[in-house]
Amino acid sequence: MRWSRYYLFTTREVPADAEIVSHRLMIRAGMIRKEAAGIYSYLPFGWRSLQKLSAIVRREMDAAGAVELFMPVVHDAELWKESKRWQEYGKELLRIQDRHERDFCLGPTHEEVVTDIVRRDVRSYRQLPKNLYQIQVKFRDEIRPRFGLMRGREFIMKDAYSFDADQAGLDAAYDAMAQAYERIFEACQLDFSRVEADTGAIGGSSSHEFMVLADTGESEVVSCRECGYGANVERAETQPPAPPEVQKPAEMQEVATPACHTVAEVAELLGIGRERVVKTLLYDTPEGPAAALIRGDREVNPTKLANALDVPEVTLADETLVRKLSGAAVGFAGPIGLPDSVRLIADESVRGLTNFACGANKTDAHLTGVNLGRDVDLSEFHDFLLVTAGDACPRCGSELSLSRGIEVGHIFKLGTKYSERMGCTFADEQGQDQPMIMGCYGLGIGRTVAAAIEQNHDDNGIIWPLPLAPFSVLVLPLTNRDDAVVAAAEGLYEDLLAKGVDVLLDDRDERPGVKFNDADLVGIPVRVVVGSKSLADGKVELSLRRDGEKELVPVEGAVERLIELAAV
RNA sequence: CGGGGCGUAGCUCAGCCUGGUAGAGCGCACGGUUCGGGACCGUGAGGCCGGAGGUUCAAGUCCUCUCGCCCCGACCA
Repeated sequence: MRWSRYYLFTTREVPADAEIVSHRLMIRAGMIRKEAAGIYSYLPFGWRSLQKLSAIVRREMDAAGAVELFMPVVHDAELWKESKRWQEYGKELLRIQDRHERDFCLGPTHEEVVTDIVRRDVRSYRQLPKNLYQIQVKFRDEIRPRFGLMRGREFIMKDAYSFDADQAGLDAAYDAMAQAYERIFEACQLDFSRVEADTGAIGGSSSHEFMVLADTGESEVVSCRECGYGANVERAETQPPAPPEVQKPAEMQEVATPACHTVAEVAELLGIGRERVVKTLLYDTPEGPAAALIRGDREVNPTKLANALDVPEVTLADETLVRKLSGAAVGFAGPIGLPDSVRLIADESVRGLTNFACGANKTDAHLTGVNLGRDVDLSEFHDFLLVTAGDACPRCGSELSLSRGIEVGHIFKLGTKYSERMGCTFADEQGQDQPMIMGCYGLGIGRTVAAAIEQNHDDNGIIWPLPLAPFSVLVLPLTNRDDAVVAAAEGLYEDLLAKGVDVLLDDRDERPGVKFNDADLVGIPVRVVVGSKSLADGKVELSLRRDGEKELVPVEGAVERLIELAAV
């Protein structure tokens, strides 16, 4: 491609709203253009990169036995009513009507459509398993789109759906997808990690996320260097912290703790460690109020708490509700004397505590010398501890560390949630109808490209991993006024094209400085500079964007050397 | 949805407080000088000051409404 005829316009300045480096660089390198909040055009240079990734994804999906199809963007509401998600999905589902005022929505994900397809075709266990995938536009009306392609409303995703006759089949399909994902992200040369994840609204029994590690990531990841355990912090477990020394039961007493609203203040006033205070957090849930008890030096993980309570979500009670339930100001709630309507649940960290302090459900008062069993009867213990760095790995006990990641893939074992609701069944060996067992496997195409830039850039611009680079080689003649330079550059360009190399020739009539800066910005991995001086010696200058080290080679052998450098 | 901010040239922004002829830099066009890391000089084109209403002799500027965008928070396959 000749730059002069291509559609690639770089900019020096960026809109002030571009916050993170991948967003800035994608705009400056002419890859994307914002059309509305969270909605982008993919300009030719950016689209090439998405196409490179898509090709890798297709290759690995096909190799893993998935079959490509293409489903609609606009979905009939009837399907979504069948799966009950017309009501459940909430405002992220963009609903529209046609001229006859029939309800439709823009597909945020395709379980409904794919299940509808499969239930019409597949009748027998003999026809299973099946795995269908597409690379398609999704629309989710996110509350707050941000960071360019990281969190858009309209975005491109690869989504695959597996259908199996039994759990073993699902397990195999899931493993095959997980391995395909590993190969895809390895092929993209990304530093990533596969972690356990919460299943969230999608439901199902098991789920993993693929995280590209980057400080700008929106997700927090817990990992163990020793045994390889990894999990989204929402899901992460740890071994319960060791309880403090067991003491002889003391008498329970009410003590005045004026204006002590936090555990730290209470602990200091009482002259005890925070681990001897029990924090009582009141939550509102769709099933009624709940009181969550946790050791004073630790924090609650709301996702784990919701799972432990078996409710879709929990919301920390506001001041009014706290007063109503505990009869006291915020900061003085305790497990003793709460109304019966409040469900009591304790984190494992509370087990084994002796002579602890807790709120007295009375403003400016706490109880001390409280003991389980004698003073308060707790029957429900669960793990809803928020893991922090340094906690013990649940598998091997080593120290866990915390890092940030960009969620580029998410795979789920769905089970029969959709097949049951939508009647997607098959006849088993006994001729009995059974719901198919499903899995779904998402991979953000645009987000992965953005993540690659987050991980591969410097102050001057993008440093493309070769497999995702829009072009592999940039031919950069320093001037258009020296016929020898032009001829040599044209020659290299034509030869590389003939060899099937993705090559861009910067034939613009620009000064060298402009060309060099643009070359760094757009980040093409292999560069060959053709200048009058070196050409007088019959040489051209090769370099890699990644390290910038220059190598002078004779013009004659340059093409072979370039092909070598551009080999993925 | 709560809190905060911003809409002026293609882009980045000043001008608004204190109403009185629409500005700068970059980019673009033309001419000249330059030419291995975003050159310089000159000339020029380019604006419904997001939209609607109001106050006023007069509104980019003040008031009301509205639309859009961004940030923080809650939320999230």
